[in-house]
Amino acid sequence: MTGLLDLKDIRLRPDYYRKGLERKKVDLSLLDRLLAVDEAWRKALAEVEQLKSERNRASEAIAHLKKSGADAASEIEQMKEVSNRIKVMDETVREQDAEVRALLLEIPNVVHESVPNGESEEDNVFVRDWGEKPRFSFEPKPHYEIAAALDMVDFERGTKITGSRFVVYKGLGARLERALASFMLDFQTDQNGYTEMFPAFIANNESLVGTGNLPKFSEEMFKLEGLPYYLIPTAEVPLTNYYRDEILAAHQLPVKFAGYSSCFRSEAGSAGKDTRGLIRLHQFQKVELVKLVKPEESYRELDMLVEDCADILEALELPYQVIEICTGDLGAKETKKYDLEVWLPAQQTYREISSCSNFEDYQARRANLRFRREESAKPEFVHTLNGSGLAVGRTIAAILENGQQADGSVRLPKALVPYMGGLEVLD
RNA sequence: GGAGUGAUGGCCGAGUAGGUCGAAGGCGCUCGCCUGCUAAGCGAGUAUACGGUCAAAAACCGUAUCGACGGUUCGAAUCCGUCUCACUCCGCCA
Repeated sequence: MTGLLDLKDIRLRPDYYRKGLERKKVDLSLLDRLLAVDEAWRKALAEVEQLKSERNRASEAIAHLKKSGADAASEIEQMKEVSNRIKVMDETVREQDAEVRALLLEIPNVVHESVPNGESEEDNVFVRDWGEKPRFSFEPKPHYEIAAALDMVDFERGTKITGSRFVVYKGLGARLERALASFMLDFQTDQNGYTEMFPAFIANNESLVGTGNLPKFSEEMFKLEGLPYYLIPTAEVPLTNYYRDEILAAHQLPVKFAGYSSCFRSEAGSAGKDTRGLIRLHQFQKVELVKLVKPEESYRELDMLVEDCADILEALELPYQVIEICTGDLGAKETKKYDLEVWLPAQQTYREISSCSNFEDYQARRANLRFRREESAKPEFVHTLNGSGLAVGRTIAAILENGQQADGSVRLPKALVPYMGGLEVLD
């Protein structure tokens, strides 16, 4: 029973987990149920293993008897009964084991001690900001009006071809999408030392369990009909699962992957939210950064990850702020998380454009993702982290809104000009 | 999609008329010896998970694991069924 939360540790110090989950406002009955079933399971297991031991000894004896030509009929008759009991008990043990596993998969990760307490996103903590918010001599337009006016994004036809929350990038819009992806990948590989990856956009059940998207969050994804496959909600899934069920050598760490992909989200439960524009779509593109690191380094790596993502915003001259997510707003999988929020002038607000998280060994246990400090050392679980560097659609929105000019044209960030074939202004 | 072959420990590779097989042998690796360097040589060791004993570690006991799941049997790496994956050939396709 590998993977998942550390069952032995939960047994040993249930209060630590109780507290860690309590701060996340999680239902604690799962934990109580887990402890109860675990105890019953261990009891039944001991019993059936005792019977099996008996059976093994008897089988050996029978083999000896037969070899020496003696009659073993009565022994065989006796063992028939034992064998039947084993069969029945095995079933019980299997069921209990399955329930323990299921519970372990359902229980969220605990919170890191440094995370600020809070009830909701209202209580997230401001960390720092960067950049000058642009001042306009006119009323700044929302990005979707600018995009439509410049014929860069076709919202109506996106809906016609597929449905709501789908768009078609067109002309300079399509070019900009491609330019941003290239720029971000070049930057993260050249400046920040990531290895470029291009994953499949479909992942299987095991991979989604590995990252923690299953079993709890299946409704947030698109499932392929009749297949155990899902469209990936983020490249985090394939990239984190790249080394699933493998043992890495210490010198391979930290693993740093930068992967560009489309991301597919059902957005169940967000009806009516951000219905216009590029902010919330069923499909968007993103460059995702994933790190596999030694446990003792994961919080330092998280800080560096935030900087790696912030680098892109600064290179694109986009004002942003960093906030730390409080306990009440933290997702099920993370122990600690920072959001990068970009300034959107039309809404007069910061919007999330990147999310950087440490999962400690939560995903590593689920994905059985380990490393060895020495060649002969016991394998240990790595810590996994990821962050968006960045979401392309929201970056386009930010570029359009922050760079807009009175005549309806948009000034492009200098870093992007080479990627746009020398173009400095969209008009 | 059709036809065929295969899946054993870190790797290679034995093992199918079911019975002390967790699994021969080799390689690799670790430790020791030897050799005034290196190589070669000699000896020993070398899977994992779970449960239990223990305050705990070590150690020990037990169970499971020969692609996965299920079946037959007192007993399965070995027999049967289903599935997955890999490779070869044909077809199709970007």
